[in-house]
Amino acid sequence: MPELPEVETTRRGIAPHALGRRIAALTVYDPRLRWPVPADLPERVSGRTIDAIDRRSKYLLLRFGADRMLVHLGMTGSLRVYTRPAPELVKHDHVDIVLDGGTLLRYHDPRRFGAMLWLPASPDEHPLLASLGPEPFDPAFDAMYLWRTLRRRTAAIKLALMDNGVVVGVGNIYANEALFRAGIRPTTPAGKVSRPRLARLVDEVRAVLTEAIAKGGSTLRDYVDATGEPGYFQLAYFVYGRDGEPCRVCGTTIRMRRLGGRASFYCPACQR
DNA sequence: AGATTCGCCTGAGAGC
DNA sequence: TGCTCTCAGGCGAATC
Repeated sequence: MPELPEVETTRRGIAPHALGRRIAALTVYDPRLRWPVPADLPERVSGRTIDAIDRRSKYLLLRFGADRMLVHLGMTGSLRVYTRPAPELVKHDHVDIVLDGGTLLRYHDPRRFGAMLWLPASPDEHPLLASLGPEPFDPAFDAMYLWRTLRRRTAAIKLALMDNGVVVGVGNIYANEALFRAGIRPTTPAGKVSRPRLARLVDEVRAVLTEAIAKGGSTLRDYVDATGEPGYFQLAYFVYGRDGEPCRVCGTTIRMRRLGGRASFYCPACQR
Protein backbone atom coordinates (compact mmCIF):
# COMPACT_ATOMS: atom_id res chain seq x y z
CA MET A 1 0.00 0.00 0.00
CA PRO A 2 2.41 2.62 -1.09
CA GLU A 3 1.77 6.03 0.27
CA LEU A 4 3.87 9.02 -0.65
CA PRO A 5 6.90 7.98 1.42
CA GLU A 6 7.04 4.60 -0.29
CA VAL A 7 6.76 6.20 -3.72
CA GLU A 8 9.47 8.70 -2.88
CA THR A 9 11.67 5.90 -1.58
CA THR A 10 11.16 4.02 -4.82
CA ARG A 11 12.08 7.14 -6.78
CA ARG A 12 15.28 7.59 -4.83
CA GLY A 13 16.03 3.89 -5.09
CA ILE A 14 15.81 3.66 -8.85
CA ALA A 15 17.21 7.09 -9.73
CA PRO A 16 20.93 6.25 -9.32
CA HIS A 17 20.50 3.23 -11.58
CA ALA A 18 18.27 4.75 -14.22
CA LEU A 19 19.08 8.45 -14.59
CA GLY A 20 20.80 9.19 -17.87
CA ARG A 21 20.43 5.61 -19.00
CA ARG A 22 18.91 4.55 -22.29
CA ILE A 23 16.05 2.10 -22.40
CA ALA A 24 17.06 -0.93 -24.44
CA ALA A 25 13.69 -2.64 -24.26
CA LEU A 26 10.41 -2.67 -22.45
CA THR A 27 8.63 -6.01 -22.18
CA VAL A 28 5.02 -6.36 -21.11
CA TYR A 29 4.16 -9.72 -19.57
CA ASP A 30 0.72 -8.77 -18.35
CA PRO A 31 -0.87 -5.50 -19.49
CA ARG A 32 -3.80 -5.78 -17.10
CA LEU A 33 -3.46 -2.90 -14.67
CA ARG A 34 -5.95 -0.22 -13.69
CA TRP A 35 -5.83 0.72 -17.35
CA PRO A 36 -4.18 -1.62 -19.81
CA VAL A 37 -0.53 -0.89 -20.45
CA PRO A 38 -0.58 0.76 -23.91
CA ALA A 39 0.34 -1.71 -26.64
CA ASP A 40 2.70 0.80 -28.20
CA LEU A 41 4.56 1.61 -24.98
CA PRO A 42 7.58 -0.58 -25.89
CA GLU A 43 8.16 1.21 -29.17
CA ARG A 44 7.56 4.62 -27.57
CA VAL A 45 10.25 4.24 -24.93
CA SER A 46 12.78 2.01 -26.65
CA GLY A 47 15.94 3.91 -27.40
CA ARG A 48 14.91 6.86 -25.27
CA THR A 49 17.11 8.20 -22.50
CA ILE A 50 15.71 8.79 -19.02
CA ASP A 51 16.44 12.46 -18.41
CA ALA A 52 14.72 12.71 -15.06
CA ILE A 53 12.61 10.79 -12.61
CA ASP A 54 10.08 13.05 -10.97
CA ARG A 55 7.32 12.44 -8.51
CA ARG A 56 4.01 14.28 -8.56
CA SER A 57 1.61 13.13 -5.87
CA LYS A 58 2.03 9.36 -5.86
CA TYR A 59 2.83 9.24 -9.55
CA LEU A 60 6.35 8.53 -10.74
CA LEU A 61 7.18 10.32 -13.97
CA LEU A 62 10.05 9.10 -16.10
CA ARG A 63 10.98 11.97 -18.40
CA PHE A 64 12.31 11.58 -21.91
CA GLY A 65 12.79 15.08 -23.27
CA ALA A 66 9.28 16.50 -23.33
CA ASP A 67 7.62 13.07 -23.26
CA ARG A 68 6.93 11.18 -20.07
CA MET A 69 5.98 7.78 -18.83
CA LEU A 70 3.73 7.64 -15.79
CA VAL A 71 4.06 4.85 -13.26
CA HIS A 72 1.62 4.46 -10.42
CA LEU A 73 2.07 1.80 -7.76
CA GLY A 74 -1.58 1.70 -6.75
CA MET A 75 -2.05 -0.37 -3.63
CA THR A 76 0.37 -3.20 -4.10
CA GLY A 77 2.71 -2.16 -6.88
CA SER A 78 6.48 -2.11 -6.76
CA LEU A 79 9.26 -1.11 -9.11
CA ARG A 80 12.44 -2.89 -8.23
CA VAL A 81 15.98 -2.65 -9.54
CA TYR A 82 17.93 -5.74 -10.49
CA THR A 83 21.55 -5.28 -11.46
CA ARG A 84 22.37 -8.90 -12.06
CA PRO A 85 20.71 -11.17 -14.60
CA ALA A 86 17.01 -11.08 -13.93
CA PRO A 87 15.54 -13.55 -11.48
CA GLU A 88 12.77 -15.85 -12.67
CA LEU A 89 9.47 -14.19 -13.37
CA VAL A 90 6.95 -14.69 -10.64
CA LYS A 91 3.20 -14.30 -10.48
CA HIS A 92 2.08 -10.67 -10.90
CA ASP A 93 5.23 -9.47 -12.63
CA HIS A 94 3.81 -7.15 -15.28
CA VAL A 95 6.57 -5.20 -16.99
CA ASP A 96 10.35 -5.25 -17.39
CA ILE A 97 12.25 -2.12 -18.36
CA VAL A 98 15.70 -3.14 -19.53
CA LEU A 99 18.34 -0.42 -19.50
CA ASP A 100 21.57 -0.27 -21.44
CA GLY A 101 24.11 -2.28 -19.50
CA GLY A 102 21.54 -4.82 -18.39
CA THR A 103 20.08 -3.12 -15.33
CA LEU A 104 16.45 -4.03 -15.01
CA LEU A 105 13.45 -2.23 -13.57
CA ARG A 106 10.70 -4.74 -12.87
CA TYR A 107 7.12 -3.70 -12.18
CA HIS A 108 5.13 -6.08 -10.00
CA ASP A 109 1.54 -5.52 -8.87
CA PRO A 110 -0.71 -8.27 -7.48
CA ARG A 111 -3.81 -6.20 -7.01
CA ARG A 112 -3.45 -4.30 -10.26
CA PHE A 113 -4.59 -0.93 -8.94
CA GLY A 114 -1.44 0.55 -10.43
CA ALA A 115 -0.86 1.98 -13.87
CA MET A 116 1.77 2.51 -16.52
CA LEU A 117 0.90 5.10 -19.14
CA TRP A 118 2.56 7.09 -21.90
CA LEU A 119 2.20 10.86 -21.59
CA PRO A 120 3.28 12.50 -24.82
CA ALA A 121 4.40 16.13 -24.81
CA SER A 122 1.30 18.29 -24.70
CA PRO A 123 0.43 21.89 -23.88
CA ASP A 124 -2.35 20.57 -21.67
CA GLU A 125 -1.52 18.65 -18.55
CA HIS A 126 -2.70 15.07 -18.49
CA PRO A 127 -6.13 14.69 -16.81
CA LEU A 128 -4.65 12.57 -14.03
CA LEU A 129 -2.30 15.40 -13.10
CA ALA A 130 -4.34 18.44 -14.03
CA SER A 131 -6.42 18.96 -10.91
CA LEU A 132 -4.02 17.90 -8.20
CA GLY A 133 -3.51 20.11 -5.18
CA PRO A 134 -0.10 21.21 -3.90
CA GLU A 135 2.58 18.84 -2.66
CA PRO A 136 2.73 18.59 1.14
CA PHE A 137 6.23 20.09 1.15
CA ASP A 138 5.32 22.91 -1.23
CA PRO A 139 5.42 26.24 0.65
CA ALA A 140 2.07 26.98 -1.00
CA PHE A 141 0.60 24.34 1.28
CA ASP A 142 0.18 26.42 4.40
CA ALA A 143 -2.47 27.35 6.95
CA MET A 144 -3.82 30.24 4.90
CA TYR A 145 -4.18 28.06 1.82
CA LEU A 146 -5.92 25.33 3.80
CA TRP A 147 -8.22 27.78 5.48
CA ARG A 148 -9.26 29.38 2.20
CA THR A 149 -9.72 26.00 0.56
CA LEU A 150 -11.69 24.39 3.37
CA ARG A 151 -13.63 27.28 4.88
CA ARG A 152 -16.91 26.34 3.21
CA ARG A 153 -16.49 22.61 3.35
CA THR A 154 -18.73 20.55 5.54
CA ALA A 155 -17.02 17.22 4.94
CA ALA A 156 -14.91 15.72 7.70
CA ILE A 157 -11.40 17.16 7.96
CA LYS A 158 -9.93 13.70 7.44
CA LEU A 159 -11.72 13.31 4.11
CA ALA A 160 -10.60 16.79 3.05
CA LEU A 161 -7.01 15.92 3.96
CA MET A 162 -7.21 12.83 1.78
CA ASP A 163 -8.73 14.77 -1.13
CA ASN A 164 -6.06 15.03 -3.82
CA GLY A 165 -7.51 18.33 -4.95
CA VAL A 166 -6.69 19.83 -1.53
CA VAL A 167 -3.24 18.34 -0.97
CA VAL A 168 -1.67 15.28 -2.55
CA GLY A 169 0.01 12.30 -1.06
CA VAL A 170 -1.79 11.97 2.26
CA GLY A 171 -3.32 8.51 2.38
CA ASN A 172 -5.29 6.86 5.12
CA ILE A 173 -2.46 5.95 7.48
CA TYR A 174 -0.78 9.33 7.51
CA ALA A 175 -4.07 11.23 7.61
CA ASN A 176 -4.93 9.35 10.80
CA GLU A 177 -1.50 9.93 12.30
CA ALA A 178 -1.26 13.60 11.35
CA LEU A 179 -4.69 14.34 12.82
CA PHE A 180 -3.76 12.63 16.06
CA ARG A 181 -0.53 14.57 16.32
CA ALA A 182 -2.41 17.78 15.62
CA GLY A 183 -5.04 16.95 18.23
CA ILE A 184 -7.90 17.21 15.75
CA ARG A 185 -10.86 14.83 15.70
CA PRO A 186 -11.12 13.22 12.22
CA THR A 187 -14.86 13.86 12.06
CA THR A 188 -14.62 17.62 12.60
CA PRO A 189 -16.15 19.49 9.65
CA ALA A 190 -13.24 20.84 7.62
CA GLY A 191 -14.61 24.37 7.58
CA LYS A 192 -14.76 24.45 11.38
CA VAL A 193 -11.07 23.89 12.06
CA SER A 194 -9.45 27.11 13.19
CA ARG A 195 -6.48 28.63 11.42
CA PRO A 196 -4.01 27.93 14.24
CA ARG A 197 -5.09 24.31 14.25
CA LEU A 198 -4.74 24.12 10.48
CA ALA A 199 -1.23 25.49 10.86
CA ARG A 200 -0.49 22.73 13.32
CA LEU A 201 -1.98 20.20 10.92
CA VAL A 202 0.27 21.38 8.09
CA ASP A 203 3.29 20.93 10.37
CA GLU A 204 2.21 17.47 11.47
CA VAL A 205 1.46 16.26 7.94
CA ARG A 206 4.98 17.24 6.96
CA ALA A 207 6.48 15.76 10.12
CA VAL A 208 4.86 12.36 9.75
CA LEU A 209 5.75 12.15 6.05
CA THR A 210 9.32 13.27 6.75
CA GLU A 211 9.74 10.58 9.38
CA ALA A 212 8.36 7.90 7.09
CA ILE A 213 10.62 8.99 4.22
CA ALA A 214 13.60 8.92 6.58
CA LYS A 215 12.61 5.42 7.61
CA GLY A 216 12.36 4.46 3.96
CA GLY A 217 15.75 5.97 3.28
CA SER A 218 17.24 3.62 5.82
CA THR A 219 15.98 0.67 3.78
CA LEU A 220 17.32 2.01 0.47
CA ARG A 221 20.63 0.30 1.09
CA ASP A 222 18.83 -3.00 0.63
CA TYR A 223 16.57 -1.84 -2.15
CA VAL A 224 18.51 -3.28 -5.05
CA ASP A 225 18.40 -6.98 -5.83
CA ALA A 226 17.95 -8.23 -2.30
CA THR A 227 14.89 -8.45 -0.20
CA GLY A 228 14.57 -4.75 0.49
CA GLU A 229 11.17 -3.96 -0.89
CA PRO A 230 10.13 -0.45 0.07
CA GLY A 231 7.14 -1.87 1.83
CA TYR A 232 5.37 -0.34 4.74
CA PHE A 233 7.68 1.60 6.93
CA GLN A 234 6.57 0.63 10.38
CA LEU A 235 6.56 3.85 12.24
CA ALA A 236 5.28 3.47 15.76
CA TYR A 237 1.75 4.45 14.88
CA PHE A 238 -0.12 6.45 17.47
CA VAL A 239 -3.59 5.46 16.30
CA TYR A 240 -3.62 3.64 12.96
CA GLY A 241 -4.79 0.06 13.39
CA ARG A 242 -4.97 0.45 17.18
CA ASP A 243 -8.73 0.23 17.78
CA GLY A 244 -9.33 -0.85 21.36
CA GLU A 245 -5.74 -0.30 22.43
CA PRO A 246 -4.63 2.39 24.89
CA CYS A 247 -3.52 5.78 23.60
CA ARG A 248 0.26 6.03 23.79
CA VAL A 249 -0.08 9.52 25.22
CA CYS A 250 -2.95 9.37 27.71
CA GLY A 251 -4.04 5.74 27.92
CA THR A 252 -7.59 6.36 26.74
CA THR A 253 -8.95 3.59 24.51
CA ILE A 254 -8.43 4.32 20.80
CA ARG A 255 -11.67 4.30 18.82
CA MET A 256 -12.39 3.41 15.21
CA ARG A 257 -15.05 4.86 12.95
CA ARG A 258 -15.61 4.62 9.23
CA LEU A 259 -15.40 7.82 7.23
CA GLY A 260 -16.04 7.53 3.52
CA GLY A 261 -15.61 3.79 3.89
CA ARG A 262 -12.12 4.18 5.35
CA ALA A 263 -11.11 3.12 8.82
CA SER A 264 -10.47 6.17 10.96
CA PHE A 265 -8.76 5.89 14.31
CA TYR A 266 -8.62 8.52 17.03
CA CYS A 267 -8.12 9.12 20.71
CA PRO A 268 -11.33 10.59 22.16
CA ALA A 269 -9.32 12.46 24.80
CA CYS A 270 -6.37 13.80 22.79
CA GLN A 271 -8.40 14.76 19.72
CA ARG A 272 -11.21 17.28 20.06
C1' DA B 1 -19.10 22.41 -6.74
C1' DG B 2 -19.13 19.51 -3.12
C1' DA B 3 -20.73 15.28 -0.89
C1' DT B 4 -21.38 10.49 -1.22
C1' DT B 5 -21.06 5.93 -2.80
C1' DC B 6 -19.39 2.30 -5.66
C1' DG B 7 -16.13 -0.76 -7.77
C1' DC B 8 -11.90 -2.44 -9.30
C1' DC B 9 -8.43 -6.44 -7.46
C1' DT B 10 -5.82 -10.31 -4.72
C1' DG B 11 -3.92 -12.00 -0.49
C1' DA B 12 -4.15 -12.46 4.34
C1' DG B 13 -6.51 -13.74 8.18
C1' DA B 14 -10.57 -15.30 10.78
C1' DG B 15 -14.11 -18.55 11.50
C1' DC B 16 -16.10 -22.96 10.84
C1' DT C 1 -7.03 -29.25 5.53
C1' DG C 2 -9.91 -26.46 3.01
C1' DC C 3 -13.63 -23.69 2.20
C1' DT C 4 -16.06 -19.13 2.66
C1' DC C 5 -16.24 -14.59 4.24
C1' DT C 6 -14.36 -10.07 5.34
C1' DC C 7 -11.16 -6.62 5.03
C1' DA C 8 -7.52 -3.72 3.18
C1' DG C 9 -7.35 0.80 0.29
C1' DG C 10 -5.99 4.70 -4.09
C1' DC C 11 -8.74 6.92 -6.68
C1' DG C 12 -11.60 7.41 -10.88
C1' DA C 13 -16.38 7.42 -12.11
C1' DA C 14 -21.03 8.04 -11.38
C1' DT C 15 -24.82 10.03 -8.93
C1' DC C 16 -27.26 13.23 -6.18
